[in-house]
Parts: sequence; structure tokens; C-alpha cells
Amino acid sequence: MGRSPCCDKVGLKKGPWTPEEDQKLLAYIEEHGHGSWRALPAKAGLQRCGKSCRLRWTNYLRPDIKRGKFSLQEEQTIIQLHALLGNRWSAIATHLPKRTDNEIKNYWNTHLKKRLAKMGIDPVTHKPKNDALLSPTCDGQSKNAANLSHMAQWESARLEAEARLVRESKLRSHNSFHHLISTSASASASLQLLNKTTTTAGWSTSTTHDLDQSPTSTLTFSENNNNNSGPPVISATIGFIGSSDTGMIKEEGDHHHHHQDWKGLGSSSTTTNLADQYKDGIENSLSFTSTLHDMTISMEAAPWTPESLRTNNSGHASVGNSSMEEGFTNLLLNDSVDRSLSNSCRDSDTSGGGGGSGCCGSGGSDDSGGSDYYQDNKNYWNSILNLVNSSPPNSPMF
DNA sequence: AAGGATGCCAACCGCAGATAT
DNA sequence: GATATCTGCGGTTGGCATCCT
Repeated sequence: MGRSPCCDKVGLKKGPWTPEEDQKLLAYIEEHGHGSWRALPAKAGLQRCGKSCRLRWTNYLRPDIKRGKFSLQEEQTIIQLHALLGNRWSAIATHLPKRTDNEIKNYWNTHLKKRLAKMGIDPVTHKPKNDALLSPTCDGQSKNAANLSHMAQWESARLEAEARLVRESKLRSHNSFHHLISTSASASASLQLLNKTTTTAGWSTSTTHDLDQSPTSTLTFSENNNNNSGPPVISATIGFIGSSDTGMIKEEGDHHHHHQDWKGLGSSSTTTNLADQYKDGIENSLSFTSTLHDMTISMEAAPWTPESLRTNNSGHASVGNSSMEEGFTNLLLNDSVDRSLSNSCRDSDTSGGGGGSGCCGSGGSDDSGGSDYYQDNKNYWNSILNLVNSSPPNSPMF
């Protein structure tokens, strides 16, 4: 697997781009598309390597880039997605269609990471640094045991889903689904997501927790082509049958593309403390103290072409953007991140060590355990699923 | 006002997967 | 199947701007 010399070639310019270079690159791509990046500089009359041209285009010159300050909604989306995906900036960027991965990465490193750290939240794990789950008080042991059990459930489901996805993708190797998978969102990408999630949570596939109740999990993959009139809609459903804190639960989701039963939970909860929601959501999602019972993902394939570029309309331009902002981030919209996360710190400071809402109770409510706890998880995952459901077509998440 | 510290971000580097030969 | 090349991605850096002492 040799690596091309690229910029090592003598005579090629490096460093900041001049307006003249920008103009040349822009003009060439608008007329011809970028084609082979390697061949582009010579054709465009640029003393740059193709890689440099590609970077300049994708991070700066592309017409569908929004520059400037990140909105609160964007910030919240980044934080949530980072909790879910880790440093997968390109995947995160697909949910902020007008932002580049580089920009998001920079913004995370220069703003959000520091902000979370200042709030006492580990920006890597998205958990409070004084992890309440590790506290010997407040029923920590039983919760941890449940956590481990559900981690294992999730892991089991993940492995099963992985195998199934591979099978399915092979079976569909000659139809549009295969095309979609191979060109924009590979089956492995979804598994990478899950892998990343588990990695973020600090688990590994070698988890050896005792599962006294072996969970079963299913993942179905269906394709709804809607005749030929539109892009195919892929629906993947992961169903879990297993134990939870509240006892045996079996939920069979209807495999619609709408989650009416969950939708609205987020917005209805906007009067609660955002910090608690954040902490609950992140913490619970990472530890899986509750079970995600049904997960439906929809994708619409929409090819991204040079032509669409030229018309200032990237393939993922508007798909799901508004719904993402209205659905997913509404969960967090009643306050500013700063203020609420400050509340988070205050809460944990005043809670005498049991502060983590994921452990001892959320939002100041008494922790009667099961239902509230479960509901918090549901809210969180609802927000994630809303986001996923509104994923742009080229999202590498699934 | 000056110099150092810090923030910010565009661009580079190098790895790894995908594709071509 | 082996090797070469292309491309995408994430981590890091260099340099300018702003803030602080």
C-alpha cells in the first residue's frame, strides 16, 4: 500500500492560498468538476498538489459552506453527536450539512472541549469527572451491574447486527441498495458507529459480564423502494428483548419511519434542567443502564454530483436539517449550553457526592429508579433517533 | 506601549481503506 | 494476489490576531 509522494514533489507551493489560486481552482471545478484531484492542479494551472487543492475546496471554496459563528443548536448537535460518535468529525459534519469536518473539529477543540472540561465534564467520555456511577453511595452497585448487563446486551446486538448487515449487503450486491451502501454508506460504517460508541463508552468486545438473562436481539433490514419514483428508503430495525432495570421488557417496534410514540418527549421535557438532560442523556447512553428497544433508521439515497455542486446544492443540503434542528436539538433548547451546564456543575456540587443525575436521580426529582430513569434514556435516545432519522442521505453513520 | 501568553483556524501530515493496474 | 495510486479522514502545526500583564 504505497503512499503517493504528493506534496513532497519539488516546486509545489504550500501554505496559505492566494485569491488568485482560489479563483483558478474555483473556476476549474465549476467548469469541469474536480475529477481526479491528482491531475487537477496541472489542468487548472496551479502549483499545488492535488491534496492541497482538495482540502482547499472541501474546507473553504465549496459553495455550500456556511461560515461564521456556530449557532447554539449547532453546538448542541455537535456535543450530542460527539458523545455518540467520538472524534468522527466527518460523520458529525454530515449532520451539520453546511459545516466542514475541519471546522467542526476546530470548533470542538477550541471551544466545546474546553467548555465541557470547565464544567467538570470529561470531553472524551461526556461523563462528569466525578463519576457518580462510581460512588459507593446511592445504589451504585446495582446500577453498575445493570449497566454491565445492558452493555453486554448492546454488544451482543451489535455483533449480530454486524453479521446480518454483511449478509444483507452481500445479498443486495446487485441492486440499488448495494449501490447505496457501496457509494455512500457502507455496511461497515454502521458498525463502525457502534464500535465507536462502545469504544467511547470504554467497553470492548471482550466484555465478560455475566448475563444471567441472555438477551436476544434482532436486526431487520428492509428496503422500501417506493417504486421507481424516488430514492430507496432503507429501514433497519434493531429490536432488543432482554432485561432492564424495570424488569423484562419486550418491545416490538412498528417499523415505520416515524416515532410518534417517542416524538415529542423531547420537546415536552424542555422545561426540565438542560444540564440534567445532558448529563442523563450522555451518561445513560454511554452506560446503557436502560435498554434501547427499538431503533429505526431511514435513509434516502440522493446522488451527489458535480452538477449539484455547481448549482450550489450539495446532495445533503437540506435533507433533515430543519427536522434535525427542530427535533433533536429541541431537546436541549430551553437554555444556553453555558448556563445549563453551569447548573450541571452546581447540581453536582450541591448534591454531596451523589450529584450525578444518572445515578441518584435526575433534575432534582426523587429517584424512584425505574420509570424516570427509563424515561430519561428514552428521551435521550429519542433525540438521537430523531437525528438519525433525519440523517442526510450520505451520512456515513449507517 | 511593549512583550509574552493565549486563542483561533487554515493548512499540512501521515495513516488507512478503496480502487486501479 | 501483489503492488501502486487515489482519496478520505483525524491529528497536529504554524502563523496571525487578540488578550493580558
